[in-house]
Amino acid sequence: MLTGTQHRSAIEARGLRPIGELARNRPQGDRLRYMAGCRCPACRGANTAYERMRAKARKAGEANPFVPADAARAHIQALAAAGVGRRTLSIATDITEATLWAIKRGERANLRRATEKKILAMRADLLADGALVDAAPTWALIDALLKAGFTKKAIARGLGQQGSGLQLSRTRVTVRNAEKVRRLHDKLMATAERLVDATPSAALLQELLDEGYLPQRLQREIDGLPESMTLPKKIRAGLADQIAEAHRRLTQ
DNA sequence: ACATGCGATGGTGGCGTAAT
DNA sequence: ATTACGCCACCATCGCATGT
Repeated sequence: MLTGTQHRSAIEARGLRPIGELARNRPQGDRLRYMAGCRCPACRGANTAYERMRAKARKAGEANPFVPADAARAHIQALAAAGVGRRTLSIATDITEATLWAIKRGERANLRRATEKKILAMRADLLADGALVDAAPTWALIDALLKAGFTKKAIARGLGQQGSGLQLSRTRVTVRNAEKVRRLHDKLMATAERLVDATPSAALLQELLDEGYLPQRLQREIDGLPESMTLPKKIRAGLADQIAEAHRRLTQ
């Protein structure tokens, strides 16, 4: 164990203000003054009271010891990969950015148990609205919408964008916009307006014709069926559903 | 203009534990 | 039980770059 003098010089070597200087502004009976070397009854009592309080807390299982930072670091890195940055984490956990940064970089070998608990409790779905995430999943959803027959203009309108084109970066998008696209995708793909492959519907239609059902009869059963009885490569989902329903009804 | 991520610096004092 | 102290987590604040 270092002597008091060695302790002081070690602190000064780290560029910190000497304990004596810090204690100078403290009133008599402050633990900091005790730490600076004052052994008057008041300061000695302050230190004893503090130690008693800590011992009691430790006995009650409220100790907050240092634990290895490995788990916290891995969790921060996983969150970062998911787009949760240090600032968002800092706000959500009440841990300063600098601390989170040091843990992530491996500059902290250990951290307090309470701090680790806060970090591990964080989930990737707590992303800030403005955080930037990989745009690939968002564009995959947009491509699916385009494939289903929805125009870029219609998609832009659905997202609340006024311009003629679709204003979204190909590389990174905000969490807010990614979520908007996801909701729009789910909404539009659930509508009867989306286009689907007509092959299964054409097969069902042919089966009905082979059974002897006349085109006029089928047109009465199915709204929007072409008079020619030939379907384009893609048809509205609503029409496909009607064909499937009519087939089920007429063949059971 | 605003929000966010990244990176850095200087400073404070809470904590566990060895010694008594 | 009390005294004493070394360790280092944690804080405050800044600047810069980038995307929306």
